[in-house]
Amino acid sequence: MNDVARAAGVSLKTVSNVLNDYEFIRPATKQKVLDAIAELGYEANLTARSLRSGKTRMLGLVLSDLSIPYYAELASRLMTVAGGRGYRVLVEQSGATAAHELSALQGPFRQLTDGLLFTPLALDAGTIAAHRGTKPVVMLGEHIADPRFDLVTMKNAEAAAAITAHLLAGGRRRIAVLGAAAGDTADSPGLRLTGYRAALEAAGVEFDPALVVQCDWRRDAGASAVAGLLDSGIRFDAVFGLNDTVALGAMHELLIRGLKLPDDVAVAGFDDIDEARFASPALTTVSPGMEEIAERSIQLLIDRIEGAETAAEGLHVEAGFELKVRDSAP
Amino acid sequence: MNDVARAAGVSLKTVSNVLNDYEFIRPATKQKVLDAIAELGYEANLTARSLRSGKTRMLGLVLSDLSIPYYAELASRLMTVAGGRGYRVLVEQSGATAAHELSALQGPFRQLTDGLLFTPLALDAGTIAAHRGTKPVVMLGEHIADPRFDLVTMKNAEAAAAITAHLLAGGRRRIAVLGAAAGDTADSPGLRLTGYRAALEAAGVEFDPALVVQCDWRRDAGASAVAGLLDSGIRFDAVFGLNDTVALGAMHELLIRGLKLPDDVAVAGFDDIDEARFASPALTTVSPGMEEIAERSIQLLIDRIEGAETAAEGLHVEAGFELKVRDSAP
DNA sequence: CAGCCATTCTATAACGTTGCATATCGCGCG
DNA sequence: CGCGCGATATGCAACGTTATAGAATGGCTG
Repeated sequence: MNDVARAAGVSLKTVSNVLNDYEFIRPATKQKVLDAIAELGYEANLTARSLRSGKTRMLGLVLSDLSIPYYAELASRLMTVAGGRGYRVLVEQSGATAAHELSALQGPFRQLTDGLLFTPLALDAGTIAAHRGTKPVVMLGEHIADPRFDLVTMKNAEAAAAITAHLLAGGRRRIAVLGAAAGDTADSPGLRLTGYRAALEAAGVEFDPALVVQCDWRRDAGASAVAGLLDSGIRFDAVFGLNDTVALGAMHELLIRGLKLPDDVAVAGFDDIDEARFASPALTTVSPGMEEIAERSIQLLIDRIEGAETAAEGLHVEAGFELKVRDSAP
Repeated sequence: MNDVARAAGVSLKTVSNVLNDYEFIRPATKQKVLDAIAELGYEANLTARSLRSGKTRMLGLVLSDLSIPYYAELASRLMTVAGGRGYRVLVEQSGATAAHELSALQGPFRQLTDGLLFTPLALDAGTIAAHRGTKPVVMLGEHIADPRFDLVTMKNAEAAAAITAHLLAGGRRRIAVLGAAAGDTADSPGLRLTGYRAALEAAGVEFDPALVVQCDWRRDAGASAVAGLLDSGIRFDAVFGLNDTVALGAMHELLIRGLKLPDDVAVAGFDDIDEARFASPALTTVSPGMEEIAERSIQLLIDRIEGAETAAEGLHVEAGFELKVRDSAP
C-alpha cells in the first residue's frame, strides 16, 4: 500500500480511503490511486485488514457432515448467496456430537468468522445460550426453537401434512412413516410426524403407532425399516420417508421384494434432493424451499453482523414449501 | 496476551514462546503461563498470528460445485484429514468456468490460504503455471497431467479397464459407454475411455464408436443418452457410465423402458458414491480410493507448505482402486 | 578463577491495515 | 474582508502477535 501511495503521489491513508469508498475524495485523486493500484497489481492484505477492523468477512457454517446430500446442497447455495454479498463461508463438520458443536460455537473457529449459521443437533438451547458469545448466530433447522435465537427453518409440519394429504387423496389409508418414534413431537422428525398425524385426523383416518418406524435418516436404514415392516406382516399401502434418503432406501427394498410402485405401495419423501427426481420411479416429495432458506438466513445473519435495524428478540423465519408429485405417488 | 503475561509474572514473549512450544522454557515457568491462560480463558488471536507469521493454517479447495456428490464426499474427507493435521479447509466453487478458476488461483481467496488443492476443469496447464503464484498447489483430478505440478489422482484407465473386463467376463460384448466422445484420450472421460478400449482389445472385441455417447456427467444426461441409444436402435447388452451419476440416470431410463437389469442390460458405473450401493439394483462400480486421495493430497500439500524435503519436480500420486461388484452387473 | 557455552528469558520492532483526530483549502455570507 | 463550514487529504497510533537479537543466569572446562 505504501508503494501505491508513493506511485499515486498521495498519503497511505488516502489509498486506504479509496479502497474503503470514503465519501470525500476528488474523482481525479481516486483515479490516480486506482491507476497506481492497477499498475502495481496491488491487492489489499486481508489479514491485516481483519486484524485492524475486527471483521473477517467470513461466515461460519456448522453442520454435521458435508457428505450428506441435503447439507452439501445447502452449503453450496449458502456459499453462492454469501459470495454475492461479499462474504465467504467456512464450513465446520460437527458429526452431530455435542463436543464438536460446542467447540465450533466457542473455539478458534468462531474467531475466524463474523457470524455463525448453526445447525445444532446435539446441544440444547440452554447450553447454546450460555456459550453463544457476542457475535451473531442464526440457527438452521428444527432442533432449537427458542425465542432467544434467530432461526430460519422450513414448514415441517405443514409440508408433512400436505404430502400426507396427497397420499390420502390418492386413496391410501395405511401410510407407514419412516424416521421417527411414535411419540416424537420435537425436532424435524417430531414436527413432520405431527404434520402427518394432523393430516390423518383431518381425513378421519385413525393413527396407528405400528406404522411408525424409528430409523436413522440414511438409505440403508430406510431399507431396513421397510424390510422390518414387511417381515412383521404389518399391512401398509404407502410409505412416507421423513426425508428423501430414507424414502429412496425404502423404495429400493420394496422393489427388491418385487412390489409394484406405486400400485402396491406409494412412496413419498421430504427434501426434494436432486436424486429424488431421477429415482426410478421418480420420488414424490416436498421441496422445503432451500433457496429461500439460504437467502433468508444469509440475509438475516449479515443484517445482524452489520448492525442493521432488526428485532432485538430472535427472529423466526419459515420458508415456504412446494409439493412435487411424481410417479412414486401420483 | 498482555494480561496473561502479567498474571504469570513473565514477559509477553515468554507467553508467546509457551504457545509456540519453544524449546528452552523451564517447566515451572511453562506451568505458570498455562495456569494463567486457563484462569483467564485466554485464546490466541488467529488473525494477529496470521499477520505476523504470514501463515493462515487454512488450505484452499477449489472445485466446480459442492453439491455434486463426489465433490461433497471428497470435501468432507479432506476437511477431516486436514483437521487432524491442524489445518482448516476453505472451499471455493468455480462452476467449472475459467474466470472463476483463475480468480481462485490468484485472487483474495489465495491470500487466505497457505496452499491450494485445485481441481481445474477449464484452465490449461500453461495458464495455471503462469498464475500459480508462490504458494504450493496440488492438483486433483485428471485435467492436468504436467510434470510441473504436483498431482494426486486415481488410476482412471486401469480401473475402467478392470470394470470393462468384468463386463466382458460376464459375457457382454456390446458395451455402451456414456460420458465421453469416441475420440477422447485426455481428462477423466478420455482416460476412462482409453481403459475401456484397452480391455476390449485385450479380449479381442472390436471397438464400435457408435456405442460411445457423449453427455454431461449428470443423472438426466445419462438418462437421455441411453434413451437416444434405444431410440436409434443400436444394440447393446451393457452400459458403462463413466461416473455413477450417469450410470444411475441410465439405469433409471432402462427400467422405465421395461428392460430387466441385469438380464437384458448390465450397468456399471465409476466412483462408488454412497448412492450406488443403495440403488435398485445396486450399482456395480469401481471405488477410486477417495480416502487415499484425501490423505495423500493433504499430506503432500502440507509437506510442501511446511517445507519438508520433497522432490523439486511435480510429484504424481495415483491412488489404488477397488472393483465393487453388485447386482446391476454381477 | 576466568572464559565459554547452553539454557532461559526479555525488549523492541515489525506485519499491513484502519479509526481518530486534525490539517488544509476554497467558497459563500455577513 | 474575515469567519465559518463543507470538502478533501493526511499523520499517528493501534489491532495482537511473532522474529530478531540480545541479556541474564549458571555450570563446566581448562
